[in-house]
Amino acid sequence: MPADTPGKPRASPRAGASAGASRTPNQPRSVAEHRKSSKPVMEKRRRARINESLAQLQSLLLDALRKESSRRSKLEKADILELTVRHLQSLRRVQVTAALRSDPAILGKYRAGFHECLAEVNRFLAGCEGVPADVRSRLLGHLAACLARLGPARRPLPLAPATEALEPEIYAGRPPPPAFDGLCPLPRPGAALAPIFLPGLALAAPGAGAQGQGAPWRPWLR
DNA sequence: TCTGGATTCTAGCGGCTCAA
DNA sequence: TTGAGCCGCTAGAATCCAGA
Repeated sequence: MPADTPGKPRASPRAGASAGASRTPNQPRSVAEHRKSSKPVMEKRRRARINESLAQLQSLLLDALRKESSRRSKLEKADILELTVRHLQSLRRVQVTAALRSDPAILGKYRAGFHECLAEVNRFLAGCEGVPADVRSRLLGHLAACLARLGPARRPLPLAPATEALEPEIYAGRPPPPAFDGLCPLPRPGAALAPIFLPGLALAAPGAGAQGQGAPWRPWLR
């Protein structure tokens, strides 16, 4: 039930200004009144759309996961959303695995693109005044560590002069890289931030267009 | 089986943002 | 300026579930 009791309407600065004015029965309703009366309907439709889509999502999920509807009488909305996220993540991994299988060079392209991005960040920071040196160093070190988790390059990549100093850290006995699954290799156990999704990675057609055949794959251009 | 607390869902509302 | 849409708050209804 609404928070308001019928006899005690909540004050509304905008609606109160005009709706409070007296009008004769034949006068058209004021804009504020019309708005006030139509809003609950709009909100109702909106909630209906949400629920309808959630219901469709649930049936699609149960179908995709081969789960009997009767196995669990009702999935909560939060469950539906969680299962959707997991299912999409698993689909993404399957796609990336297939892409890597069909074109093993794609990881190298991604790594080269990441490397170029790192160098560009370094160039940009070098031209930025007011960025503390330790902040710059930490940021570049973090990006370099991310690059390292992708695994070593098959052949040494040419480094921009300013990034050469980072290279020892890149290859300095880092733990094995996580599975390359189209997600930025940033997340650590317990990390609060969600992994950054790299759209279109799995869909990158080998050798297609300017980004094929050895060209570095640049996530930021997609 | 009943009951009471916990959890989840639903709906109305005000306030805010943003595009037209 | 205005209308549409989104979001958070609130409170009642519905459902679940453990314990008596």
